[in-house]
Amino acid sequence: MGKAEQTRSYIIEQAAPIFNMHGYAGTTMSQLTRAIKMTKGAIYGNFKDKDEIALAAFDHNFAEVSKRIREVVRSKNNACDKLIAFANFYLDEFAEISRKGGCPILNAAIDSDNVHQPLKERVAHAIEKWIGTITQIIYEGIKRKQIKPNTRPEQFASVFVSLIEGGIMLSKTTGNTIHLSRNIDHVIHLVNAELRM
Amino acid sequence: MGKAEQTRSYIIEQAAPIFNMHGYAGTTMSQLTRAIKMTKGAIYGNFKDKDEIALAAFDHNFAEVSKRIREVVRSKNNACDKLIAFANFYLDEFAEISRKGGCPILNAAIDSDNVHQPLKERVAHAIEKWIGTITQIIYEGIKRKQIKPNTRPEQFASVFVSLIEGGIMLSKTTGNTIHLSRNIDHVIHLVNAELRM
DNA sequence: GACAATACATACCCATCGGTATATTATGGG
DNA sequence: CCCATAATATACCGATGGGTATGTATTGTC
Repeated sequence: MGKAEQTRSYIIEQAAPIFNMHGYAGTTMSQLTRAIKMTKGAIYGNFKDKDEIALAAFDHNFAEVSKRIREVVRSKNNACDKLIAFANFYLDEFAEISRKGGCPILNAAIDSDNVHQPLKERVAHAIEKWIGTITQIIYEGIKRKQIKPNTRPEQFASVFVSLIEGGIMLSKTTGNTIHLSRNIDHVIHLVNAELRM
Repeated sequence: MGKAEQTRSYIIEQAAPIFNMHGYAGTTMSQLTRAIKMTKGAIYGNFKDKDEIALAAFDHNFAEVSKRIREVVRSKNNACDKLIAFANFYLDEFAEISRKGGCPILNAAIDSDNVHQPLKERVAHAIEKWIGTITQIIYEGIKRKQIKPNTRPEQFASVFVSLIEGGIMLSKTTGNTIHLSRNIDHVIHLVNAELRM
């Protein structure tokens, strides 16, 4: 990795939580230079414009959480346990996720809506990938006789993602973890009562 | 209602969807003057600053949706039917809500987080009121023997709200109503299978 | 270790930001 | 119908927005 690429990565890393916390419009180049501890020259030498940084920041945020989730999911063998581990990840990491400004997908989804089409498209992509992961786990589970064959994977996936994102929103805004906690409880209940064979 | 109050209401009405679509930081006074078709003089004659308009706009958005939901809920007698009508309202009105920039609570929650404490507090209040409404309906239902007494109202309320808000987020971002539709299906299933006596 | 080439810093651009002081126009009570 | 007052418009403010032209430092290469 050359010097420029190194700097580019560094800038993205530092910019990512700023964008996640303040949103696209709410993030200024001055905030970025402060966080990055470099001047505009350095930033604009590595990025075309604010848009390019914002998109790269989202990709970074999404890639990071994706990677960690993949690890959690891989650590379990049974499909039901994978789903439960996935859900519990968000509960366990809630404090840490909050510290970085909340779930990047949720934030970018709301932030980009009606405002920033390219970012919105990336978020849509990320959501579809996430939904895809959940359905994939369920299809695998059905094939391996771990999950009841009458389960509707896509149906469950929408509910699963919504409970996590909705729970984060409620808990982050009210300052009370209980909402997310209740939702994860419900997800686990669903997995054990309706999916597990 | 005097002339000033009339204008104040008019400004709030016109500003509300703008703030809901573009967020606090993303909304400029120029956008507002264009939408309102009045000059800054008129706006600053009626409001102290941008903050005051934003807060009033959120209150307006929340009051409007609250009013419509109250009507829908009151139209049913059975507690379970109230919950189902409540959920279906969001599905039926999804297109209209989208047109106005999405759910004000969800938008303001994400928008205000890490950025605008006063607005965040109002959103927290709105959420607690919403959760309170749901739990109230369930407690009433239990008392009237319409809902199973072992139901946990607060637990259900968090799940209920999350499924609606999460569904709106997913459907609005991906441009596919199916996510919200699946979530509402799940809510109805829960009501009929786990709550209804 | 000289020297292109790359990487970063400085200084500045205009547009627009939220906000205000003042001028103008409506409005309604006497 | 006048006139004080309230309501809106106009013209402007300093600060900051994103972005750039150009200067300086740092880097790898021979």
